[in-house]
Amino acid sequence: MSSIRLYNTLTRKKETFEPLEPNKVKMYVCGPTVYNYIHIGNARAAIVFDTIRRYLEFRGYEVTYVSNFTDVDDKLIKAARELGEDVPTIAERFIQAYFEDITALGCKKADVHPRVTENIDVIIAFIQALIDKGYAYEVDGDVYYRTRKFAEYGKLSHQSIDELRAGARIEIGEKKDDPLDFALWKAAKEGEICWDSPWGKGRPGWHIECSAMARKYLGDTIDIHAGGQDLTFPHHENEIAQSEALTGKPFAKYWLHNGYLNINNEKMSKSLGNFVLVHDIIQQIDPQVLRFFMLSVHYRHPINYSDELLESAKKGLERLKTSYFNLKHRLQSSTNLTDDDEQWLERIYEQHEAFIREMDDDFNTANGIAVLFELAKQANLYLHEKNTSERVIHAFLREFEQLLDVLGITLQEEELLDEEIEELIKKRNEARKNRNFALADQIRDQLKAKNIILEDTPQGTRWKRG
RNA sequence: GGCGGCAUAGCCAAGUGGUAAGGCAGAGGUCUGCAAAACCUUUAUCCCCGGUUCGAAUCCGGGUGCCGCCUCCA
Repeated sequence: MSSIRLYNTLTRKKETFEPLEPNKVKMYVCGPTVYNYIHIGNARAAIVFDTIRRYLEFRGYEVTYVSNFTDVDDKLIKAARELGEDVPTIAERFIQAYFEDITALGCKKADVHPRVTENIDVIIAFIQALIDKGYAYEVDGDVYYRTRKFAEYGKLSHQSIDELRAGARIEIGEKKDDPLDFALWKAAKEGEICWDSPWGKGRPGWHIECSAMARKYLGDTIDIHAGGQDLTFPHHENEIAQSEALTGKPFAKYWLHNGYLNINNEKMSKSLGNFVLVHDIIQQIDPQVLRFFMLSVHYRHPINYSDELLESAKKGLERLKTSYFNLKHRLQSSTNLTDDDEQWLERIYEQHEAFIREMDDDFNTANGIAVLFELAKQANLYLHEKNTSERVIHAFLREFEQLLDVLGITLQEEELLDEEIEELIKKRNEARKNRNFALADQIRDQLKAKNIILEDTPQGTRWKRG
């Protein structure tokens, strides 16, 4: 069996995937700060890493997938103030919305979705241990990480600490020893949500939560740590500094980062007013199409989002769906087996292998999708055959289902037609038999107005919803 | 200033040394009562210049143009 190769940001190389424990994968994906609905950039990360997880499972790994919620931080506090609600209320609302959105996008839930506010004790213990080891210091109720003490700081983003320092600056009100130091614990200001700690009332800084929760749920060293490219620095760099300073062990073996999503070739930003929220967009377009579109580009490359490109993706997905449902229709008129079954089964198996070959290469979903198109082509060719066997049709269907499931796409069964429509189809077929094409076409148009599209085949008339 | 990425047909996009996958769109054809779906055929020498090599979209050097990170951000 071949093995998976994946690009590791840490080494800047494609490496052969070897989990710490045979057949088990510990995977941590940085989750959202729940102060708003997620946007389609967040969606890309969710979809990409869900797909990687699905693929690992498909390849036989037992994956433990952890993804956190940042349910307390500056942005939440700001939102609470603006909305006149408290932080837990807002967080809870957007956590629920998050689940709704990613479920629509075909993402499975993580095995654990830890929240910062439920892990304050673990975080405080982590910080205290860093202070004890001399990697952190307290100033007026804040606690900072002493960056220069961690010799390997910068190894993930491949920057020397001096270069980083040159770009850094100290915000007003911060009391760091060094511009690169970052907050592990922030003292509470008047009226802010807070917890008791050895350093007074306050809340965790952003970076520490992932270190603490990844360790709690997955252990000192995990296999895969993932997130958006923009998290590489400083977030993931800081996580490494915290975790490795504490444990003295590598924090994560493989670091995966997905590329950006642009909208109409522009960066998505509040100031440009081109933020697209998943919650809104899935009212207008099929979330499966959005997912298919996201996977049509390699996950590390930038992707551009526009109505035209989405339309193109929609057509492509429809091609696969059509092929699949046409196979299903043909099932009724197939026999048990035919002479050339083996030959077709072999072709199907070739596509199965091709899919694995492509996906093994750094989760190349673009090529995986290309294999699905080839499968559809083979299926369509098969449907041109005079005689088809149930065995082959089932093999095609199963292959479609299996590979699409890896991509997180499910083909919904069409709802049945009502009696009135069935009657019309029968009536039309009578008319066709009598060569009354005027009536036949009229009925076809009539059904089309009801969004039912008829297609005549040698095996009878099939229908689909438009 | 430091680090990094990208530039492939009308559009999107794979491809990291052996003479350019796939999708969408277009053209022609087959099938069909017509249509639809599908199938077949057809559309590129890979930003520019130079180098390495028997051979490069793929490696090296230079140039041009876009973009990202270095500050909250998937």
